[in-house]
Amino acid sequence: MSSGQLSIYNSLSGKKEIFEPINAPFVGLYVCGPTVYNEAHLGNIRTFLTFDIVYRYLTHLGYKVRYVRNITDVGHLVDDVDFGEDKIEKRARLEKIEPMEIVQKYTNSFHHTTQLFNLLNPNIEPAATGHIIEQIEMIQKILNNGYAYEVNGSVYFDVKKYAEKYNYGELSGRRLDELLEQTRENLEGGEEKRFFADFAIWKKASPETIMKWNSPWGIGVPGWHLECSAMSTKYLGQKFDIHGGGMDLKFPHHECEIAQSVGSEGISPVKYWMHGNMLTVNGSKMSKSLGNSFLPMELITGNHPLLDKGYSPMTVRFFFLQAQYRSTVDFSNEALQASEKGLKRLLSSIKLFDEIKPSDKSSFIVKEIIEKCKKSMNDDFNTPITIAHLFDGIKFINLLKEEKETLTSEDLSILKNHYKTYVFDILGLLADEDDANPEILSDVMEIVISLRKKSKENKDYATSDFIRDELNKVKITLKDTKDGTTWEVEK
RNA sequence: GGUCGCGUGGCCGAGUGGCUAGGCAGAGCUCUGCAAAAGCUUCUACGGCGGUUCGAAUCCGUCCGCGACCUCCA
Repeated sequence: MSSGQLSIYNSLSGKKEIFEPINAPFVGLYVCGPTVYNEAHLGNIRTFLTFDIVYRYLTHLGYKVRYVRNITDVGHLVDDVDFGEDKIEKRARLEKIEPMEIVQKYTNSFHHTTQLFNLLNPNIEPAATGHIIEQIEMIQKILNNGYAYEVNGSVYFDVKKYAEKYNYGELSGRRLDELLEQTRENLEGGEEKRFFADFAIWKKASPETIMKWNSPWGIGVPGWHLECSAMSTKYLGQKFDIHGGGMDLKFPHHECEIAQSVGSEGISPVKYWMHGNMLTVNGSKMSKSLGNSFLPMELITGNHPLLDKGYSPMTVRFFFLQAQYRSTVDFSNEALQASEKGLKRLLSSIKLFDEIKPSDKSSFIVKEIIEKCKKSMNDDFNTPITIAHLFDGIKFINLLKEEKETLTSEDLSILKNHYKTYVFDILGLLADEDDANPEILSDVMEIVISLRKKSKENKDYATSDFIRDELNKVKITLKDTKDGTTWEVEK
């Protein structure tokens, strides 16, 4: 069986394509990062997890990946571009602090969250405010090429002009003539735009605006879509391999990014566009406006009206990975509980490796499991299938422990290595979050367990049951196995 | 209204034109003084109606239901 080559579903073509880097072994990966005006919720985390897997797997395959994920700290407007207010400034006004304090506060919070979910840090994490010069230069290029116009201190991208030569809408499957039907209702008084689909790439700042910069067109702020184009070009070049983000960024954000890059550099910037699907709650997209979003801490503590109990970050990570990134995932207590148990089973089987005795021959073919995992990951990062294969293998691991299956020491170490690589390195799960029991407790438990063993040997079951019941009351569970008694603290 | 996607067993969630997804729950068994835990085994399925085909849950049409995007969104 061949595990084949990596193929990736490319949103641009709508098909799975064999992944061939532009300049192997180097791979450029750009992901649209958070806008740091409030806390990231679980839906945001799902998208970043998707690309965490992409980054981990590409690295596993031996590629030298440069992973760039930006921080949007300016230029993201609330409501309509022409009349809106910057999200960060709005939040700053609400919290009565400097915009850059908001940016710092929620950037810190975001980093804390990514650590919690074991998301690897990008190689470069550029901030929009640190790249104003690059953005101004890009605007200038677009103007020079005739794909933008200046009105009253603002600069707009000229979509109509662009569409004469290029295909605006190629990514999102939109057609300009269909968009045109909506023109009348969208063109209301006071518009500076010539055409409703035009978008601001530089926006004149009002006197009250705190974060603003000088430019050839006066004092203002860069447009939201522009930062990703400017920063991806700077760090990954005019054309790079993979650009990722949530499905909801496909239009207009990513469509505009293509237009800006083509309008300035003359080159379509991305070879493979990847879009992660939405996290839903009771069938609707998780969003703050619907009041159905979970913040990381609400999830962990279970302190949320829609949650029965708290779940660990690794349970959530595993839960997300049990669905393919291009499908929506519905968030529910039942599903989370199933994942919690499944993950526990997976991890406890991996722990058995150290207790398995090698044999002089192997009763099953280790390579088959390994090849299946490769094949499913190569199929557009299909983590649910990969996990299914890992569960199939767990059956063997458990039987090895019971000596109903056998492996040579060589095969055993290959299998063990495979599980460690896939579960910890590629899927990015963490073994134990609660291995923090103080040593003294272990020593005491050893004494208690030996006392109970003695009473059992004397058939003094009243005493042995008393010990077990009392321990239960303080949330310590005893488990009698063939090889003795183990214990664990209930979370 | 336009564009796109989805509808799978009690729940979650993959996939394929004919050959076991997997997890959780349920059932049986093993282990056990009892219990718990764990392990092994195992049942229930592809929204309705047409069509293509030797054969479709998988392809096509249609209907029903649901969702996302259409300048706030990961």
